[in-house]
Amino acid sequence: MADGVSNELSRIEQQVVSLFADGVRVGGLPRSLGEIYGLLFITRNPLSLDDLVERLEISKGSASQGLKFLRTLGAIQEVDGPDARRTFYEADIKLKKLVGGFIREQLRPHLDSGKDRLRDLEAEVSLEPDAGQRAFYEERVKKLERWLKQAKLVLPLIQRVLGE
Amino acid sequence: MADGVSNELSRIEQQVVSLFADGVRVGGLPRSLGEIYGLLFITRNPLSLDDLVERLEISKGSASQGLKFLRTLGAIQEVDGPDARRTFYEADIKLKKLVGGFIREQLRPHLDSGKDRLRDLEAEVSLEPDAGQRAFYEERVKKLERWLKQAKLVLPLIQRVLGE
DNA sequence: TCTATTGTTCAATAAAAATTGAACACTTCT
DNA sequence: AGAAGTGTTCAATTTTTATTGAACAATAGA
Repeated sequence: MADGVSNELSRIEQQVVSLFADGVRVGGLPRSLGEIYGLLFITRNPLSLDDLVERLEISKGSASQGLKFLRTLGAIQEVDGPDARRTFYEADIKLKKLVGGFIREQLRPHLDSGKDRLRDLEAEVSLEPDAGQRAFYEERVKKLERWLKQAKLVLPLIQRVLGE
Repeated sequence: MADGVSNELSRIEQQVVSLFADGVRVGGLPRSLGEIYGLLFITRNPLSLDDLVERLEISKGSASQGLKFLRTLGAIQEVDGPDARRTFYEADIKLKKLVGGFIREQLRPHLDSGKDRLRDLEAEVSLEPDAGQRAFYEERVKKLERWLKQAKLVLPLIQRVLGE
């Protein structure tokens, strides 16, 4: 199996890979991530980094970074494979896991930094000399704080609903 | 008021504009959209396209496209302003409206096209000759269908929770 | 009707993001 | 220790996406 002939994706694999590639883009994630997860999702046996490079025709760098991110999401798992030397992966197909990872790694950090920035904003607002203007600003800041609170309320709810 | 001197953003305005500019990026939306909405959000009186161009230092094209998108989301509203000739806008500050618009315009279309593509995939799977392999594919397709159903279930729930 | 002004569209350009691939570190085998 | 294999990092490059601005359509005023 050492020849370079490229072991192309079947039609089914292509469709699934492309489905996930498009899917991840709604969350602003790079296409290659979706491709990697998609191929793992539709492949019975675990795949190694080199398998992904060869079958998806992506670089080692992309595959490495993609796997790293999917690992931090908890969307894939290391498993034993035919070659003890390499690391093999399979998809974790629990939606809860995927969404949970996305919330934890992508959404929460934004909400947290948003909270800090709102604190700064509040300080700035208190410096506004015009009382009427200041009242307006205070109202808007309060609105933003309420939004943040609602967001933090809704996330656990989503996770609970996806608890299978 | 016909001079070109540029009516710079105050510190508060800057902070809010930048907060929204970063915020919209989690949904994969362009920065300028967030800037426009942010400035409308933190400004007491309605603003026209030219106000946005001047204060945010963006092109007429960007402002026009940004307003168009925000209008389709339902995130802003046309209101009467000082000059009867121009159109003025103010921010709609109901979170439900924003999230609802995002779901309707960005998420739903993806889910709908996903459903179509799953139908195609199912057809392809039925052609797989190897029975064991086919069973695996069928299982995965079923999993995807379940995901889609859960997504459709969760979206109205989110909207309900944000119903103030 | 002719001129002003407002706002849209879209091809060209600029900016941002993703991808590559070569250099490197680490591990394992001989 | 040396050679070969595996995976990571990151600067350079490619690709994608956002933005610009000039041409245009539409409306209103003179």
